[in-house]
Amino acid sequence: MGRGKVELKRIEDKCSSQVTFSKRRKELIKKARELAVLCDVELSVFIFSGGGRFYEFSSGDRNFKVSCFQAHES
Amino acid sequence: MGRGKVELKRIEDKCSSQVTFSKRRKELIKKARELAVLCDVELSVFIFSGGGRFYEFSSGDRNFKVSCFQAHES
DNA sequence: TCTCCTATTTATAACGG
DNA sequence: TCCGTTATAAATAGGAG
Repeated sequence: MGRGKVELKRIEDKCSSQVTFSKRRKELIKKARELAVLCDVELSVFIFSGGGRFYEFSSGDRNFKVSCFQAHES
Repeated sequence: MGRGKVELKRIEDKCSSQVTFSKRRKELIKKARELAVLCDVELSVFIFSGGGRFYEFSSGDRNFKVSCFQAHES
């Protein structure tokens, strides 16, 4: 979308990647929230950024407790 | 988007809700996949539909093992 | 539930600040 | 990082099959 067509490959440029991540992360969570509200479903989105930051969105009347384990190559 | 502006409230009509859920769920996961690829981040999306169905998307070089517990009102 | 269609709304890339 | 702007790409509501 936007000024150019997006190519589905890793954005090498750190700065561009950061900007895109910030924008798309926000919109993904917005879409998730919309889906939850519109269709009355419960959902969770977990995002683990390379910098070690963690972003989460969870909907639901009941609380979801989600434990995440990163299984390093076994 | 589309022919009418979307109103952010629960879609009461079962049929419309189902159709919207199907379309938006698909696109949400597509967006999630794009974000993961473009920005090289790991993420997971879990969707629990009212009908008891479960939809999931997880990215990542490492495998994420996610255990989900639904905590009924405690 | 899926596909196809299309008018319309939204998202967003690229930029400046 | 956030906030705007703008041209363009993409999503999607509503309908038909």
